[in-house]
Amino acid sequence: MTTLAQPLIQDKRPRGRPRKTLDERDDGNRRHQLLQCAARLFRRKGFGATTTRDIAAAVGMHSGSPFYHFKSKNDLLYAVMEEGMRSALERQDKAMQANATGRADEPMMQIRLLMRAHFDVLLGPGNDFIPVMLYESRALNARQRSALAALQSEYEAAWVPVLEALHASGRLQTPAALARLLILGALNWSVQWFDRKKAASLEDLTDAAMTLFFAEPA
Amino acid sequence: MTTLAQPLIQDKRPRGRPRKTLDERDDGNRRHQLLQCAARLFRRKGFGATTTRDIAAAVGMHSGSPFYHFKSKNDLLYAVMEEGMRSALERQDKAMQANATGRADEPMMQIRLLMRAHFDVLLGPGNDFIPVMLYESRALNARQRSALAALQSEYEAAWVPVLEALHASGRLQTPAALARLLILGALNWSVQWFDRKKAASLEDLTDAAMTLFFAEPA
DNA sequence: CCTACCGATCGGTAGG
DNA sequence: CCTACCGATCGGTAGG
Repeated sequence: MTTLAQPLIQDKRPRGRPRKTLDERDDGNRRHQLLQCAARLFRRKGFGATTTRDIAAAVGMHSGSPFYHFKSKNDLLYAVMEEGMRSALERQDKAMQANATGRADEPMMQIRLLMRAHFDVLLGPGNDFIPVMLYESRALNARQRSALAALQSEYEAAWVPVLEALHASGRLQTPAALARLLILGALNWSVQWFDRKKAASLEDLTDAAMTLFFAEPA
Repeated sequence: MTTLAQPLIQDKRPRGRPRKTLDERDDGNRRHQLLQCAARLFRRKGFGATTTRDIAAAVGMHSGSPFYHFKSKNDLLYAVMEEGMRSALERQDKAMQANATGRADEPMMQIRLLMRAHFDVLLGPGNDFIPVMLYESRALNARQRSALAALQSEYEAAWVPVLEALHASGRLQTPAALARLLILGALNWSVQWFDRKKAASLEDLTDAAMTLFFAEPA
């Protein structure tokens, strides 16, 4: 029973799965499908327990094909995290710009917008990218890790002046740096328990967090 | 080059590693060493990326020997988490009993003791068990998951009446259930950034958290 | 707990 | 992006 003794077609290809429909035929579309499916699987099963075959099957490819788009499984993981951070930064920027016409200089308003945007990033529909980033960073190599850290610093940089203003005004008694770690932690943990079907809205969640940290929803 | 063509001793055994020193020879001691090393490796590399061979080598066993102590790699993971929860419950109980002679009925004192004990559980030296539990629960099967959930509920049960008392007195404006999730999240996240070599003491950390949530260290 | 091993699977690749 | 495949590794086991 050597491998040479199997000249006929092996039934290893995923059958019955529609491929090459109109909206899939495009260019980098397949790459993004891989990212999306990888994110979902990495989140549900963990990076180590997800095989590249799982991911290939999820988008209707054969087992070797993901490596046409990504050099390695590890590169795919990093791409998921990078994509997550880029869209998080975009959403955060948008939230702060929308505020520019309103009470832009009120720290309580700003911190609320930051928290609300962060809940969006963490819990918005189809957002598996950031949860993967939060729980699978160990699997990155040194170069990937520092590249990701730069994006994370950029993201958290928006929080710093706001928290410092709140601290200076006495509204926040904890030092800004420590407060940022504790507050972001409280929010990040919500990916573990928040249930979009049962729990309150993200707006309610933001109210609750504002009240907990600043004694009023602002 | 079949496997039968290698009659001589294969150099696959870990050499130069001291085995059977005096304090290792005992009974269930080896089992606990496996737990300890597994916890450290699971935390550093993740469950999926840790091999049973890694663990065996870390305690000076050969590759098949961990399975004498644990039925499967998965059982080993669960044992790590269970051990973590049992010691966490023990530490929490001890903290609350020590308080019984003091201002036992003051919620602000009680929540402080709970938070301080929790930081011990999360960040105390050699405590890799709970961090593993926090980040690798996905790998558990349904039965293991529900068994662990029971222990976690028991642990969190101590927080409920305290937070409810604080809410009733107006000291905590967020509903108790939501406050518990947010506060435990803020604390749990500290395993990601706390550095025993650089950061403040656990006592200082507790002060900061108390101030953030309740506007005074109590 | 070691010896010696296996079946299965996995990440990855050459060539088209 | 598929075909066809490989080398390496991994969890696990029988027998002692």
